[in-house]
Amino acid sequence: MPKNCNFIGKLREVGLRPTKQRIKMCEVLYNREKTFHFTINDLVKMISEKMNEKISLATVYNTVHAFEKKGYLKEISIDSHKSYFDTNTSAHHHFFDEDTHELIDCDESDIDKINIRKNITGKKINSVEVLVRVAGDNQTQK
Amino acid sequence: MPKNCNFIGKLREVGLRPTKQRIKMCEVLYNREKTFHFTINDLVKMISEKMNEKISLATVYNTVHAFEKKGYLKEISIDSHKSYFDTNTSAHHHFFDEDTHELIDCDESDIDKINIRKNITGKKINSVEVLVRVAGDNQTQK
DNA sequence: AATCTACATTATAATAATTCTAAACTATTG
DNA sequence: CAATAGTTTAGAATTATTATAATGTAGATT
Repeated sequence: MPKNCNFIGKLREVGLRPTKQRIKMCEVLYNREKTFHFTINDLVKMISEKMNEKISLATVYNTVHAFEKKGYLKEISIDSHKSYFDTNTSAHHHFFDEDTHELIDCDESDIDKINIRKNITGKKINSVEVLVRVAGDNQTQK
Repeated sequence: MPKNCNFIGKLREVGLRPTKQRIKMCEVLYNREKTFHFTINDLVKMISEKMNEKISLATVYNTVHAFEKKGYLKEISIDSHKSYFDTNTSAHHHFFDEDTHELIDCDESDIDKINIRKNITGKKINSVEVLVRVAGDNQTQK
């Protein structure tokens, strides 16, 4: 996804019709300096705050999933209760702050390359992701 | 959790009352050679098949969470739709077969030790876990 | 530019997973 | 063996997500 605009073209390129809602969502997600993490709920709030028109919850789900399928978003599973999505679709690892429930990207340099010595026979490795759970020094768990 | 029996004592040790249901659940989960993974649904089925008495779904949830809190079970997040639990509570990594949705433990030797070079300030690392997603060579995603 | 068609959006209903509730039950303590 | 604090239970409630079916719209065709 580009740093700035021409979302219409980008959507068309991957075969998604550039509807008003999809363009709006692109603006909210990608017109910013840094990539970020969000839940569907976060996104609904962000859109309804930034925009003056309503957007249906179903549309947000549909569109997020459409974007995910096309590689514009990545889903991250940390918590069985929440689905997080990441606008950073490149392979990278995460810290998860168990106090604040905040998800933080690792820089490339934060974690050495993972060496997988063995694989499941007949299978191809699709991804290797590390999750580092952290918390304040006092209370350990949620 | 022990290889065999005295679940009553073990439950008492951590301050859980050894009720009929909890002892049954221990038997189903820990009277076996190898550790394994399950969802709440799997477990309900297993219990209702192995036992002749009914167990309430709520009890299974309560008991699984009680066991988790006491370190008898570990939750694994892979899929936002399903909660997996693991009777292997030691630190270890996983393969996840995206074709079959099967979760497979990594042996200690399968993955080199992960080296975390940087951490979030003021936080302690609670766990470092790797998830290796694999799939058949043909179709890549679900 | 009007029409057509396939795809999108929408509000709402349906489903699924999990948690809550409050009444009945039971393991432990005294 | 009575008291009580923790447990189980069925079912209701809640939450997240997906399905439905009617309406709307983008893009191609005239």
